[in-house]
Amino acid sequence: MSKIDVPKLWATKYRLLGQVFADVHPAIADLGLEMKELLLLSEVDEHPYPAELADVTFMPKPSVTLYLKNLEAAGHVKREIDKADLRRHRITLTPTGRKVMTKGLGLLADAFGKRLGRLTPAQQASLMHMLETMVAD
Amino acid sequence: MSKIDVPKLWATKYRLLGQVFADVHPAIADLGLEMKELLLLSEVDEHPYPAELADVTFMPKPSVTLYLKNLEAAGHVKREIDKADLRRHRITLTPTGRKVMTKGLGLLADAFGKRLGRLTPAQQASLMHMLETMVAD
DNA sequence: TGGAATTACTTTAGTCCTGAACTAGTTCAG
DNA sequence: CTGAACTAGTTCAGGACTAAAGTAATTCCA
Repeated sequence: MSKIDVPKLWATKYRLLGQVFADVHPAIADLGLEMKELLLLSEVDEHPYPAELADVTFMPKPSVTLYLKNLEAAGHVKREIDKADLRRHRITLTPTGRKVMTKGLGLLADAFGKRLGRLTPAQQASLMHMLETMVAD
Repeated sequence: MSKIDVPKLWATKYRLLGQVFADVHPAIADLGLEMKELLLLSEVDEHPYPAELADVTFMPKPSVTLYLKNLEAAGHVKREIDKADLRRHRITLTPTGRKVMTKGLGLLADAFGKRLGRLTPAQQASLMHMLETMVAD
């Protein structure tokens, strides 16, 4: 059984991400969103604090500050002081923010799904499972 | 049969890439390389022209120009006029460039392999196959 | 209790990256 | 054989991004 070529696997993964990114970028831009802003929006429900968002998205905190500022100005998120810890800002999606996020994720799903659709449903499930195994921690 | 959550699959993929990146970045920096420079080095054998490199790595051409300039200054690549088409620059790895690339890819393989190792060899092969299916074209 | 250490987030300042315009060389139609 | 259209690669100005320093609130412990 042949040993797998790890750098090649890596490069393939990287490339796939790049392809989908290139496919979807213009449509996202039409929504008035940067890809990174969409990424943030999509994580706000689960991680409603800037520091957590920076952590989970691998962005530096200053970038999160900047993008949240834009998102807030665009009316996509609301920011309030956390009752439990007055240092923290609790971020929540506004209704329009949620709408835009849904639309954006839909576009992403279309672009990615186009490629994902080349796999059988069983393969898709298996892929998801493998990625979750690898990403854990 | 449950429909798969495409945005979540995407996010997981994105996250995995980010994790490995974060793991390996310091060691690559110790080699005196940027991640993107390593990416270029790894593609030079197969795509020895700047335009192709830009295409295959999804970098803008000016960035390729810049990184190649650095790599050349560091003695990792050599640049010469292509005999067949005098507009083109043919890029080749120098011996030290090849050594650095091998080392860098090894580091990447270690970091990625650490997570990949959580899968069985059969799963790894299957993952590679699925990614290749999706990335085709 | 109070000030040293820690945590959350922002500001600033400077680096890095890239879109747009450009130069060099090639191809090809007339 | 020439000039219009094309392709390869570079330059440069300006904007995007982030490292470092700063501010504000909290926690810890002597």
